[in-house]
Amino acid sequence: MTQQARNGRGRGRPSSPVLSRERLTRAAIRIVTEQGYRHLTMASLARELGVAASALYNHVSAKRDVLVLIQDRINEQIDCSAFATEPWDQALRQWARSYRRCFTEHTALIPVMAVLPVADSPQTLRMYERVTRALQDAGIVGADAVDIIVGIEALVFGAAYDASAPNDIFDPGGLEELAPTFTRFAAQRSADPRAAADRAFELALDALIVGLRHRYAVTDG
Amino acid sequence: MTQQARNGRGRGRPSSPVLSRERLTRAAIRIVTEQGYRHLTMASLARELGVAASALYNHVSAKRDVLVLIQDRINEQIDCSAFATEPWDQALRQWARSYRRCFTEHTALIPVMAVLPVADSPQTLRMYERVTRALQDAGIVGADAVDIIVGIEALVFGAAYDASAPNDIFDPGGLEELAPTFTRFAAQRSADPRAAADRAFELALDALIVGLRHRYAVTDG
DNA sequence: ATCCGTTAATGAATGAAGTTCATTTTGATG
DNA sequence: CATCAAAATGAACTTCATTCATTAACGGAT
Repeated sequence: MTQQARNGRGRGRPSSPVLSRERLTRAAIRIVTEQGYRHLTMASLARELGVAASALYNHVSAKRDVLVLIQDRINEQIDCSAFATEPWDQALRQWARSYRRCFTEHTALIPVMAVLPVADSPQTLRMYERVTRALQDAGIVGADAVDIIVGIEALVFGAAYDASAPNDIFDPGGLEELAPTFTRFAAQRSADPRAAADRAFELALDALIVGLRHRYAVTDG
Repeated sequence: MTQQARNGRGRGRPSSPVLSRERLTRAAIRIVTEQGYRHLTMASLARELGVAASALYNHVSAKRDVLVLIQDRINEQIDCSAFATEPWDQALRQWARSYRRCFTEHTALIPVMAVLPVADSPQTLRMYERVTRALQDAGIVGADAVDIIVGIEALVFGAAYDASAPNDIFDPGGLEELAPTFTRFAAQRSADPRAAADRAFELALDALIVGLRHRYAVTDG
């Protein structure tokens, strides 16, 4: 009851700012993790902060900005530690896994990130630098290094969608006769949709890494 | 002036239905290709068809249905012909290229498709069957065949986003010192963002296919 | 101390979009 | 000929994001 409470419902500037980009970001993430992106509205965010919706616009210029703030915070949680200890191919693998794990709960951010200049996202940039350095150490330099990052990210984003798909996604309904073989094979996947998605991701990631290792095979020395 | 025109602006049922899922789909695609997804609203779609927005709900139950209709129509355009002539790995490659080409202009559909049961999309199912059969012929059966499709799709969707990204996506702005190596390498990519995205996709796709060929190498016989 | 400018809130209003509903017309059916 | 079901209408509703004029408090300058 020291600072905030004294500006009851009065108008005008409170004794000490109720809002900040920091608190805004935390509240947004709280809503998103507890209730999902469908419930993240400017109104609900304002309510969570005990403030009018219009007040948010003193700190962000649009809802998109809120999503960008969330995105950068999520990116912070991606585990890049393997680049310090593992060989580049193993490190890429662990990075991709962590990356995907972070974004399976945040697929709503993917369309935003896809068009988002990295300039708005310092954590993303920091991560890219880390990966790039590791590739450079492995002798992979120039556009190739960036292309590898972009390629793995593409797989990660696509696979993040898969992981959040419903379990009946491959149920052909009344159209089974259109795709009998596919239906039969699909039925042999794990009944748990998350496990099935994990398996597909691991298979593709492994193939991708094997292919990269093949292409950038070091003669060593 | 034979059939349609006679029901001027009168209310009630016209002589012959103005709408059908078919015409609705065509009009939606027309709007989307000429003006982009931002301009596809129920109101604009209705206007395009010379009809009230509420009339659309006699044929689709929500806007989402419109997107699903578009999606299935786009899927029809994906080129699967290589599966008839090429070895499985080459065919997969050409399929993936065509798939990505189709969806670069339709990234707005990706979040929809990701959660869309195939039961709502006969063309998708037909395509899956075609790919599955080819993999089966190559000795790849069961869950693995489906996982390969899922994995390639993931890469395709992610790469479709890349291809529609702005050209300044990797411009670090004022944060260059956060990622000097990455910035330097990124500057070595093609100045044309589409070409850069193409290159990254080709690199990842090639690695993925090489990895798959490695894993499912036939001893032949 | 007083004045004043900046910051950061408020609530009301706006506008876009999707969706619902009672109503109406009309071709087809018994 | 009466009735039904399909299909279109326009008005109303809801939910959001966003804008704007207004107001209050803090802090530095006179």
